[in-house]
Amino acid sequence: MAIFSKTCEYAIRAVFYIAHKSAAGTKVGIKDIATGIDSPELYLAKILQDLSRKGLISSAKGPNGGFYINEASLNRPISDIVEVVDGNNLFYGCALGLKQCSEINPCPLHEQFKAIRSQIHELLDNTTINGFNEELMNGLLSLRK
Amino acid sequence: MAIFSKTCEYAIRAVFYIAHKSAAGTKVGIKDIATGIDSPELYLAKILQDLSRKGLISSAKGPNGGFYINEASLNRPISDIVEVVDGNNLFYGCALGLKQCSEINPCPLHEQFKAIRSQIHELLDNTTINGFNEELMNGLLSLRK
DNA sequence: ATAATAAAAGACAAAAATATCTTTTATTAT
DNA sequence: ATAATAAAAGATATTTTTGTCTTTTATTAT
Ligand code: FES
Ligand code: FES
Repeated sequence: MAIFSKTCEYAIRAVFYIAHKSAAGTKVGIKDIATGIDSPELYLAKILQDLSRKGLISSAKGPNGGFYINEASLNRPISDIVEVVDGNNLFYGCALGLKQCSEINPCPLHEQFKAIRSQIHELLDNTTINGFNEELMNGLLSLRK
Repeated sequence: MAIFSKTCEYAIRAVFYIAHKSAAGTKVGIKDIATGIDSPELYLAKILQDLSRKGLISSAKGPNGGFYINEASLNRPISDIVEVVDGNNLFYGCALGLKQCSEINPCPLHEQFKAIRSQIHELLDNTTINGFNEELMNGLLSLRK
């Protein structure tokens, strides 16, 4: 098991990819993104449609069209992406799958896990969509392979 | 998305359940366990068969049979369960699904995520199967609902 | 020996996640 | 207006995960 669903992994990688292109002022097509993050093109298209409907990214049809992210959204945290795609179970759910994580009816892992869980939340809250543009342009960070 | 697969959640809860019964010296039947942890009985049976084959738990057929855990296994960490059921991706895999998590080809979340990942590993390594027997017997901890 | 018990094993089913294919709609350039 | 482009939408397919049903095997008590 990974920490995110495959869908969410693609979503985050794609958003990072679009972000560093958007920062440079260019829209980017689905084909380019799919290649750039090494994902199945048509599946990714579905994911981006969803993110677009939810307002996380923007898109334009027709020639010179493509996906982009506006200034405001560039500064949003990637926890927003995770929440939209995978829901908030990772942030608030019980590690052992109890219907409700609570202090009054805790599972054995509760005390320890809630600390970790909140660190994950914090990490994703403090990581912005455009936080890695330079490193991505320099090729210091990877979104594929 | 949860941090463990449903299968793994059931597995850990079941093993905790068996453990605190085993500590009291009694074997426990699949029906009892399924009720005790609120899981689908026949699915859980499959999971326990697997854990049994892998040597994490023991079982006896026939009247007075059931599942139990021997002294040695009672002291094993639950990371062993996770590894058997969900593999080690949670401990070593890339957060964004890159084929290989590495320092030379890191994804944007690498630096921050590896710290969290190792804390998860540590938590599961330091949590033993029999570590909650008393609290479970006292009803201070829950494995269901 | 026989019947009862309980897990093991094998086959099957349903649901969810992942992936692909086809048609439609909007936009742009000619 | 027309043709080309590119995303949106809808339908379908595949794979994986989760869950169930049936038969078999081992053990125990009578
Ligand atoms: S009850 Fe399980 S993590 Fe809180
Ligand atoms: S490369 Fe992504 S977590 Fe290490």
